[in-house]
Amino acid sequence: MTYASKKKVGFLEIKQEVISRVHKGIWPTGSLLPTEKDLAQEFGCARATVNRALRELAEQGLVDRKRKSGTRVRTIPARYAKFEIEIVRQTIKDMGADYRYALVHKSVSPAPDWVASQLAMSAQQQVMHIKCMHYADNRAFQFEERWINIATVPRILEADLDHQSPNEWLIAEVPFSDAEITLSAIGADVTLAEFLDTSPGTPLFRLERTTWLDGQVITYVRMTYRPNHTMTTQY
Amino acid sequence: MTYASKKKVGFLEIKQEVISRVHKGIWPTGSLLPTEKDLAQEFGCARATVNRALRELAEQGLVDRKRKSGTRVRTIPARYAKFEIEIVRQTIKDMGADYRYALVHKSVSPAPDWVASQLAMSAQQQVMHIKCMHYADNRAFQFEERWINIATVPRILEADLDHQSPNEWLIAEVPFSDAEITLSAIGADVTLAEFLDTSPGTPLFRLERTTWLDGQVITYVRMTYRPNHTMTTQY
DNA sequence: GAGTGGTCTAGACCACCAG
DNA sequence: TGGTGGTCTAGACCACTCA
Repeated sequence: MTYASKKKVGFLEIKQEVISRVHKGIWPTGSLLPTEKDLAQEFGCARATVNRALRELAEQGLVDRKRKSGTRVRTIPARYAKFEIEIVRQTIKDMGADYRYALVHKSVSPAPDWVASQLAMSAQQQVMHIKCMHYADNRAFQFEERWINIATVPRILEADLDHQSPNEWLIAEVPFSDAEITLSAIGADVTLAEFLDTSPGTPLFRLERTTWLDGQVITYVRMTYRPNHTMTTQY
Repeated sequence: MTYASKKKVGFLEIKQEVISRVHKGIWPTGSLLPTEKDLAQEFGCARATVNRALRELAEQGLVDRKRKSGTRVRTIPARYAKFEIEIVRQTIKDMGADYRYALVHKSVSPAPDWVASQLAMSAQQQVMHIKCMHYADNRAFQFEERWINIATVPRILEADLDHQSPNEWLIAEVPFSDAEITLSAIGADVTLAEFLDTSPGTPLFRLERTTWLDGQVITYVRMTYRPNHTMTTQY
């Protein structure tokens, strides 16, 4: 049964068919696809329908599109892994465990040089420095150390961080436009070992994040997880 | 100047305006947005234009959309970090370093139980087991250990893996539909320490990936990076 | 200059689901 | 069962870029 004889052809069908033809080698990697107009004719649908299908395939990394040049099968399909940035409370609740938060340290002082550099602020501006713990069923889950640029978030000074984690306060109160995340493996130092109930040198998973609003850094945070923590995603 | 008086309002402008209103609290979290029809009237554009803007904001996690219920601002905006899955050769070249690949071990044998379980295949089916190294400027960069389900990729038996990394061969020859990635921090064992030119116990960043084609596992791979490796992304 | 994708329109019908 | 978003259409004009 040809496409032209079908009642209705949707963009999802077109996506599937394109993927299928690429997989089968009908449209080899690097080759040029027919124009939207031609495909619309073949599939018996409007060009907008083909456009949506191809646009989504381009976002997804299977093809490259350029005006005038046309649509080409990418030599190496771009592949992305999308990790959801969860609130640690949610992560723990999703595990079916009880969540507990504890503020360990809070101070306001001029930024040390390396923090000033990390926050892209001039040295000696005021920053709030926070250390806190997140527990799952009363066992250490994550140690969080954070610096907040007070100039950009002055209201943080009035936040009740004894009972609410800084992350949750910030999410509720401060929108952000950009963020950078870095993942790494580090060895526990004495402090981390103590908080995370392990021994110094133990390999730990760490997530660092810097967030900006309109070019201004809001906060830099380091979250270090208990031993054997993993991050998983499907794509 | 009101929107209705503008010459043309595009979906990007609408996206920006919606984001802005949510940030400003005009549409608080949890609140219901006007219907597409109403917004189209306010912005002086077609409903399809509003639809595209809201659809993309929903994908991006700012709002939830349901038929009949309407469009709602998410209480906690979903945030995702998108990491590009690179070919290690590309990663190294992007660093401006020379890339070198070396095959360390290759064998074909019945799958050990844990591998069979990982590959979701019946025990004792044949698998190819590969160990290889990737170097940047002749210094150890990544140790790769991989198991390939021969039943799903029989042609791997004829691949020249002495000169081409299994990943590059697979990418070129075998499409895949799904993948699962796990990130973790591990301590170097004696073998890893030797290959990655470090000492046992050193914290190392590890990426594991299983890929499927139509429900059949193709391969499971563990890539362990040299000390101090990081993965970074912006969003 | 001309061909391609990018976007928009005005209208239509459909699918889902809360009341 | 009515209101909402989901999708499609047929056409149009625009923007980019290759030759």
